[in-house]
Amino acid sequence: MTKKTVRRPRPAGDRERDIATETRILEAARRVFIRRGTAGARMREIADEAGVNQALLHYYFRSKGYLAEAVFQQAARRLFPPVITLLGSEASLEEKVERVVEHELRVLLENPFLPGYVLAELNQNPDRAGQLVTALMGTPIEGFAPQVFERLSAQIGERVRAGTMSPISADQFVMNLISLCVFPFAARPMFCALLRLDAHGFAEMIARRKETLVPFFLAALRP
Amino acid sequence: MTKKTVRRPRPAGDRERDIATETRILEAARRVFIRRGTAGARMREIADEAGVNQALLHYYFRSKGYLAEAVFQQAARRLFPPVITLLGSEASLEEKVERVVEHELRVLLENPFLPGYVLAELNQNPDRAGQLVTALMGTPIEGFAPQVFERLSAQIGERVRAGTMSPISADQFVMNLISLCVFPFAARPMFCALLRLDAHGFAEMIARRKETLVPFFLAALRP
DNA sequence: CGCCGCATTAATCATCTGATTAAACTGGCT
DNA sequence: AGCCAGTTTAATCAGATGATTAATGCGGCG
Repeated sequence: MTKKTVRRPRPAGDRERDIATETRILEAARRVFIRRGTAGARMREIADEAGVNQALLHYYFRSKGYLAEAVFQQAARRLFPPVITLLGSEASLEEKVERVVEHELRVLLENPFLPGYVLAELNQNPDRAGQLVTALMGTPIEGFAPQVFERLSAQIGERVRAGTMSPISADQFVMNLISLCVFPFAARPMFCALLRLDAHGFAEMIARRKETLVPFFLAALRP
Repeated sequence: MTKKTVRRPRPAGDRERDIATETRILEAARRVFIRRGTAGARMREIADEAGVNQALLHYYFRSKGYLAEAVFQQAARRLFPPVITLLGSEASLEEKVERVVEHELRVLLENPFLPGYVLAELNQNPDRAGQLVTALMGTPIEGFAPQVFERLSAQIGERVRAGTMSPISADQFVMNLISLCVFPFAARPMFCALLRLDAHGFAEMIARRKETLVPFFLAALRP
């Protein structure tokens, strides 16, 4: 009745085929979970998409829950840590804005469906957000979030005292920056319908956005 | 085999109790669908939450699909049409910014989970976005979107020629404005974790945002 | 070769889930 | 009272779905 181990018993074989099928399953799972959402995804569809038997999913990943967790963490890892690191770096405010915009739009252009999937999952399991960030960053939120926001506050404060920037809280600064980068992808279907864009047209629009967003944001900060 | 009518056969009775239970079911469905997502919601949970038998859901709303559609359209109706109307109105650009921000933050503060739910559904059925907008606005997208963006373009062009605004496409204008308003709600669990806010703290943060967003946005438009 | 052990599959199970059915209830009307 | 129409319920069904099991494949190693 009680499971021997909470974690799945990792097979001992380390041959190429072994990890090859494991990653093939993971990639198929990623596609299906992103397409249907965790609740809407079916183990059979994942198995078909990976070209393997359904039981193999359970052989490598004990249950649908673990498989979903693996996919979700992998997806979230691509989204959050780089931005948090960039925002907490030694760079100047302007450099941070530039780098975050450049990085986010580039990564999201390669994975346009990531934000919709990750945000949907977080909305259905809001309490997991905290432990997710902890797992991704390797240290609890209290361990790095304060520093990041402290530093941002200090940088903003300098500029404000120098008269080169109008005051804004670090919270709102971050929220505005992330919103402008991520939301177009999260609401991609709506914008595509409203502006009558196909996948290619959307990508082009984002490419233009890459040029206009930094000036827009920096202009908003001027005193 | 073939269903008699595509639409459910609306019961003839128009007594209070009748529509009372119908709306009780709808409200329960709204809560459950928003909490779990359409795929994750269970008819039994909706019935329990409404305090009625499960068969009654099928009596009033033929199937889970129709019930989900009713909830989704009701939710989307609160989000999109007002903004589109505001953006296409006769008001000046500054008034539009003010009114959209004010309206969005007020409505979303009352329904903080709407964006997450609607965006998730749209991401899992991207093709429905177009027909949704059509259904909500009563006329196909081609019937109103061009006018809205034409007018915005014209308004922006005037300001640019007068030297009181730096150039920006109407597309990016709208995208930036909506992103700044809606994204904090769509990513609410993440921001709550990152800034260590509970529901109340989040509401306060949005209240502050109400004051800073309009100046921020208008500053970004200055030449 | 022939055994051993991981990898993979086909078949099946137990449960969940949306939907249906038939019966019971309710209130109005004659 | 007794019927009628709409409403509500208890019980059940059929299919879907996650998970398990027993058997087969297959490559290395002695």
